[in-house]
Amino acid sequence: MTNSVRATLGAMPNVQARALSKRQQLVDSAQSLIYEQGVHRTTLAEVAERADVPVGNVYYYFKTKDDLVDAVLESRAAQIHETLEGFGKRRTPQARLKALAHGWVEIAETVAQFGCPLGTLSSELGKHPDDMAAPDASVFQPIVDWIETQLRELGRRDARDLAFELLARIQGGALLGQSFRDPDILVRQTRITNRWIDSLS
Amino acid sequence: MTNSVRATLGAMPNVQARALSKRQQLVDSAQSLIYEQGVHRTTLAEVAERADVPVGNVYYYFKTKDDLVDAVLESRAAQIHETLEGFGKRRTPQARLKALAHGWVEIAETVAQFGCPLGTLSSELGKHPDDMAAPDASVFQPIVDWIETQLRELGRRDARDLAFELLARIQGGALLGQSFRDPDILVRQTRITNRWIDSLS
DNA sequence: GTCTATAAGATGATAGAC
DNA sequence: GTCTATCATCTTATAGAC
Repeated sequence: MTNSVRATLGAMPNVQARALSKRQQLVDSAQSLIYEQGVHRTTLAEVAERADVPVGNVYYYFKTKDDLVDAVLESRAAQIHETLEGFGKRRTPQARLKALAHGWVEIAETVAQFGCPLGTLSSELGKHPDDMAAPDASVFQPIVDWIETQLRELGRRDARDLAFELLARIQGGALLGQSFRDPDILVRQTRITNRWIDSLS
Repeated sequence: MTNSVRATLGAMPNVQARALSKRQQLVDSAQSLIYEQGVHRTTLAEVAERADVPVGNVYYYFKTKDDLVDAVLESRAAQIHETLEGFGKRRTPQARLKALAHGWVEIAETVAQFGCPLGTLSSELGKHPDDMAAPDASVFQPIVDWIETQLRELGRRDARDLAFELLARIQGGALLGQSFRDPDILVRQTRITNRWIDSLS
């Protein structure tokens, strides 16, 4: 990492090497609060407080609350990209797909409390009129594409449908796990899903 | 049905035979608005307007907004009960399970816009602190139980896990259908699910 | 029972000092 | 760049007339 100026997504102040930039602090704070409470129940006052930033100062970094939510979405997209890239180390497509599914099992306890971080966000924003014209901006788009790639490598012609099937199993399991406040539901469904992955030629 | 006084859930004004009671109008209005916008983005002013009732009058029927949301949940529970009972006409367990799955396909277009009426409600309320101590109050509880009953009739020992698997497929398909704004995703996943139902001995 | 008026508080957003 | 003070609006909820 050099000290030279780097291109960053959107307007961003000079990055501090010592600590997270205040902008990033605000995005992180908003991301966790939105996950725990949802977008609309989360106020800018709460976001600012958790980020240790004065309320009015939020508007120096984000023109509106919507802009802050957009920044959270970008942050989630970056995390997804990193995570998927990390699975590349696995040797076989099956191992990579199981690693993906295991990601949710690792956070099963949290999922039982607040739901899937991606699923609940997508569900809430999906009702927003602003979101109505953004079909391929889904947080799941890169994940479905990545699953489809693995399945094609397995020689499956129906890779697209199977990709949706795999993600639907995970998301459905996460939703029911949250609804029943039982992490075991997600764990057991993932076990079933793993057997299903093995059954794919 | 007699004219005698009947026990009803909660305080309820005299039921008018000619038209829906104002209370019911408010519940219906709240239910549709909550489905379209979510609980927290829906204001009492909107609910009152759609129900053609003055804003302040809402508080005659419901002490707080939470009480109105509770009434919506009760209404949903009643709808679920009715719907499941309607499937009883089908001869075989498989036919009954397919009828259940078909229920979502019938509203696939709406699901692509606003998500599953039950799934999105559960997802949003699941983040609510008030809901934290209500594991078996899930809107999905009666549905899972009903599916389990059908599967037991098929002689399946693993009926509980399979019940969650079936509902997870549907809910996952609905969530992805909404996320991608594509009803076809839910339709295709249901097709796969129907074959899966047939494969159950 | 039904409605109007309004209180009380929260929230997104702005102006301007430092 | 950072912070304080504050506005304007929205939203839940109440009081009280009819």
